[in-house]
Amino acid sequence: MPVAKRKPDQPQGCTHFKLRQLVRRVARHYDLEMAQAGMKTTQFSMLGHLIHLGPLAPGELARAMGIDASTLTRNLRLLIEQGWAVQGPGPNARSRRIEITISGRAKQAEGKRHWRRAQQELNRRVGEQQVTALHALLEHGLACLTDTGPEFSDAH
Amino acid sequence: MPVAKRKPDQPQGCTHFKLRQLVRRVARHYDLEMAQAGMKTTQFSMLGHLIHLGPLAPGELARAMGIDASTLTRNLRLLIEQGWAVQGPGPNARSRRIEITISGRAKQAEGKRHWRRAQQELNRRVGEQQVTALHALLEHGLACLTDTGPEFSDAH
DNA sequence: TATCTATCATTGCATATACAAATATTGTGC
DNA sequence: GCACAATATTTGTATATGCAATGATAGATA
Repeated sequence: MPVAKRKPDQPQGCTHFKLRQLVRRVARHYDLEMAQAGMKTTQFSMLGHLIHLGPLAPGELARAMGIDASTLTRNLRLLIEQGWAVQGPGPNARSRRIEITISGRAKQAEGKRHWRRAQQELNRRVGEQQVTALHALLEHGLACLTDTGPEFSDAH
Repeated sequence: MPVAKRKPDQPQGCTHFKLRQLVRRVARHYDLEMAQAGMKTTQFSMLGHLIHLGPLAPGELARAMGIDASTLTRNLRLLIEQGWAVQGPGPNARSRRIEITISGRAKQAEGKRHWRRAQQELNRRVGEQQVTALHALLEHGLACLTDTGPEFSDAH
């Protein structure tokens, strides 16, 4: 009878589906906490990038965050409407310069307290070792699938 | 001078952001391949679940896939419009019964060939061991953050 | 049985996301 | 300097996603 038709280390199931399934849970976890600061976790991430990467062009920010430039345009609009960021003329007439505002810095600081709670609760539930290992694998996978290099590594 | 202010195994950075960043890359990778079969990877996943979990109610499918019921309603509509699934009356008058069609099975089979190519290419780029380890951590994390149990484990 | 609660599906609203196309501008080669 | 290619941003269109509220029905209880 035929036995063991495939190699034992062959990954089972769909990486895309498993990733999405987890990201939905994780997003819910963080967003519940971040809602107390009146923002989404994605918006908090963008504020953090704006703080750490300073005034910069939309395209640079999009590349740094690994999102499409068109996505950035729309997500940024919400931050601008809230008064957390401003967009002025850039060095070229075809570019722009995005900068976080005082209000945006304050909001990010407020959000960071909630972010920390969410992260610590996740660490507690999943286990610090597992979270650390997960981060390493996420970054490894990203590097293997990406053309551009890493950007920075604080809390975003 | 102060040195080593924090424990070495403390996870660094935001799990949510890292997950989203990778899922965007991975989605792009799969979707490029799945587009040749005229569908999104998320739609392929839903077809797979419909095949393996047989005719079932929307709520059951949503729980199995770990998505919100309202999300399921809308995503399912696309499959129905394509003729890949049908929705009939369920056991109760307040429930429904979703079933994949012949056309839907054919489409899933077509999609599966492309899915396999995408998955194998990802395994090759990232490394089989890393992908296997990633799957394990994703499932571990999901279990720690989830109330309900796992459902099944074929390719979706 | 009349009511009250729990469950199920859907709709309203909002955000995140990307590809393709449009727009505008810069840089390049001749 | 002009035509063409490259670059930067935005807009059009489409999908994925969830929370809150709605409508409809089933179940429980007095």
